[in-house]
Amino acid sequence: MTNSVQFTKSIRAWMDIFMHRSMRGWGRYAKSTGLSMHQVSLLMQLNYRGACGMSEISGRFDVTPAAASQLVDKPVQSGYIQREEDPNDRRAKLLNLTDKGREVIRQGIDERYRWVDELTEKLTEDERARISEALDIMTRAAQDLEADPVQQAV
Amino acid sequence: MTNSVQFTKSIRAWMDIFMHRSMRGWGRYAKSTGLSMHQVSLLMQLNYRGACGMSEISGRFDVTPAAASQLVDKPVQSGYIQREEDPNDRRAKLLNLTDKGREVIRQGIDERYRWVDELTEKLTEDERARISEALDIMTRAAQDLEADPVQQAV
DNA sequence: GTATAAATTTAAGCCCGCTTAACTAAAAAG
DNA sequence: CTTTTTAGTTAAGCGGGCTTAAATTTATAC
Repeated sequence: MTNSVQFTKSIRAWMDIFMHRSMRGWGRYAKSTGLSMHQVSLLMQLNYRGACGMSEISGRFDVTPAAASQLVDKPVQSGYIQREEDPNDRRAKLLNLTDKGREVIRQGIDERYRWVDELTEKLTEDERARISEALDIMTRAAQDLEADPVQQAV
Repeated sequence: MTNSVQFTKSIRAWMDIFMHRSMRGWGRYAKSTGLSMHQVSLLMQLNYRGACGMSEISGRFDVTPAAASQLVDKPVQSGYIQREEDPNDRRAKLLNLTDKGREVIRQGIDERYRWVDELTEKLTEDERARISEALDIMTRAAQDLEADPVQQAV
C-alpha cells in the first residue's frame, strides 16, 4: 500500500513539472507560427493522420462546414496547406501539407522534444535504461486503457 | 548509444500518449466549468500561489490592467473568487478563492489525476516501484534543468 | 496641503472565430 | 432527364477577449 502511495506521489510530481514545461513550449511555438492553436492542430492532424476533405475537418474539430472552410483559409494562403479538387468527387477537396507545412510541423515537434533531449543528457546510461523500461511499461498500460471499452460515468 | 536511442523512443512514445490524454481531459474540464481557459488558469494560480492583487494578475498573464479587471469579473460574479479591498492600500484589491472556487479546482485536479489512477491499477507492485524510482530520477533532473541558468538561443 | 503617481475600473473599438443562411456545383436517385 | 442530396464557399452577424483612453480613488512627494 505504501508502494501505491509512493507511486502516486512520484507520477504526480512528474506530471506537474512535465505539463508545465510542455505547455510553455507549445504556447511559444504556436505563437511563432503566426497561426491560431486550431490551425496548428490542423497541420498536426494532417501530418499524423494524412490528407482528408473539408467535411472530415469539420467533424474532427466539431465545427460547422463554414467554420472549417474558414479555418483552412489562412494556412492555405500562408502556403502550409494545399487545397485541391478530389479527382474521385469533384465536389470535394483534398487537403495536403505542403513541404513548407511539413517543415513547420517538424520544427514544432523538435521544440516539443528539445527539452527532454536536454533532460536525457543529465542522465547516466544506467538511469536511461531503467527509465526507458519504466516508461515502456506505462505506455503499454496506457494503450491498454485506451483500447478498453471503459464504462463512462453518467 | 543504442541505449540513448532507445531512451528517446520510449520517452517520446510516453509523451505522445500522455499529452494527448491530458489535453483531452483538461479541455473537457475547462468547458464544464463554464469559464475560459484563462479564467481556469487564474483560479489555479490563486490556488497554488495564493492571494494577490490585480496588478499581479496583469503581470502574470501579460495583459493590460484593464484586461485583467475584465478577466476577473466573471469568476467573481460566478462566486469562484472574492475581490475585496486590501486593508494596507485601499487603492488595491485582494483576490481570494472562495470555498466554491477551491472546490471547482479540486475537481479539476481530480479529473487530471483520475486517468493515472486508473493506470496505476493496471500495474503490479513491482512495476510501480520501478516506475516510481524512474520518475523520481526524471523529476529531479527536470528540476535541475529548470534551476540552471540555461543559455537561451538567439 | 497641493501636486504627482499608482491601482483599478469603465467605455469604446477592434479582431477573431464561430454560427446561420443563402448560394454554387457536382453526384446520386427516381 | 429532372429532382434531391452532398461538399464546399461566401456573407452577415454575434460574442469574447484584447487594447487604448478617460475617470476615480487613494497613496506618496515635496
